[in-house]
Amino acid sequence: MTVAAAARAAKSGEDAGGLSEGMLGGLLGYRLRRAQLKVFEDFLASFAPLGLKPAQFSALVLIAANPGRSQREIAAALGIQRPNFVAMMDEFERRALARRHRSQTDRRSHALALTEAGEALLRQGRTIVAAHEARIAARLNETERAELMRLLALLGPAAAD
Amino acid sequence: MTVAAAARAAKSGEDAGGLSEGMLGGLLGYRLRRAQLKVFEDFLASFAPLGLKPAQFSALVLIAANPGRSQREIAAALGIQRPNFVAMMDEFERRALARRHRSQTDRRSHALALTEAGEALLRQGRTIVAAHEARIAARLNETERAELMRLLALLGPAAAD
DNA sequence: TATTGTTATACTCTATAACTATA
DNA sequence: TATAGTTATAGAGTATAACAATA
Repeated sequence: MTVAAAARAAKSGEDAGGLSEGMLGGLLGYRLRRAQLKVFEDFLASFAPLGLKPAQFSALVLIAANPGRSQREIAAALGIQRPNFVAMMDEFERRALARRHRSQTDRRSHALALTEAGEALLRQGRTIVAAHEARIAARLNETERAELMRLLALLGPAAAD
Repeated sequence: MTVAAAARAAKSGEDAGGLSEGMLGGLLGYRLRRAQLKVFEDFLASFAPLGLKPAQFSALVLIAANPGRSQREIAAALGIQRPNFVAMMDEFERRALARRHRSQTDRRSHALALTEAGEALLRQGRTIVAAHEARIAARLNETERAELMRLLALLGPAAAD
């Protein structure tokens, strides 16, 4: 569709197929969901060569930024249930991207750390994620991108007390 | 945590547990995902009394705004695979919220429409969703909310040609 | 031949209960 | 008693192939 047609459709609340969005277009939650699906789609394609999914990339970044932390701490920070993080760590160890070390102070917990291979993959990931971010924000200028980040941060985290 | 502590944590890239977010805090995709999880959480709690999940509410809104459209059309507009929309329509019919009518022009397709009960439930939904939206945007003023909607719309839909 | 709705199926994500070893 | 990691499992959500009816 042309830019003019898109503008007309947006104004009338219709999409490409001629369907009316009804009130959906005015809902933050709906727009958020649609935007997120689009972003994940691009992320998945971008990171397929590295064999990393969004949650795995987040986990590697977090382990790298917080070496020695436990599985519970990393999982909690990512909003992943502890049982579901076990399989992810298993795969990281299988691929030699991260290691579980027995904690010296509490033998129940595992001190996590990236391997050299993990650090190397993460360096590649940082390059790829930069291109990915540029692509998804292609229709935003730098001011708009910063403002979007700020507003999302206001929406996302728990309220300060 | 106090507002001052939160501000300090945000500046240093740390969360409530003292973990560094690393580069995650600077990624649109990450902020988008976290914000969306929070929004869905509130939506789920808000709509539990109506027995509606986000995808179901979206479907009811879309059917109401586009009566007579086919399952393929509604599903495509929502980004749902056609096979997966069958079970949703089955439940709508079981709960007498929507009906499948044989199309007069193409006997393969179903013309969808809400029942009176469906319209009534949707009216309740509109009230609830308004309160929900107000809650999730509580820390945004009206200008900020409008700007967030605009920026998300730029992110979400396919590029105009 | 192509399309609509459907069935069957599989794969991923997510959530919970319960076990073990440590504390 | 409580906690960290783990196992097992169950429920959503999502994706594809193939079939019957119809175009």
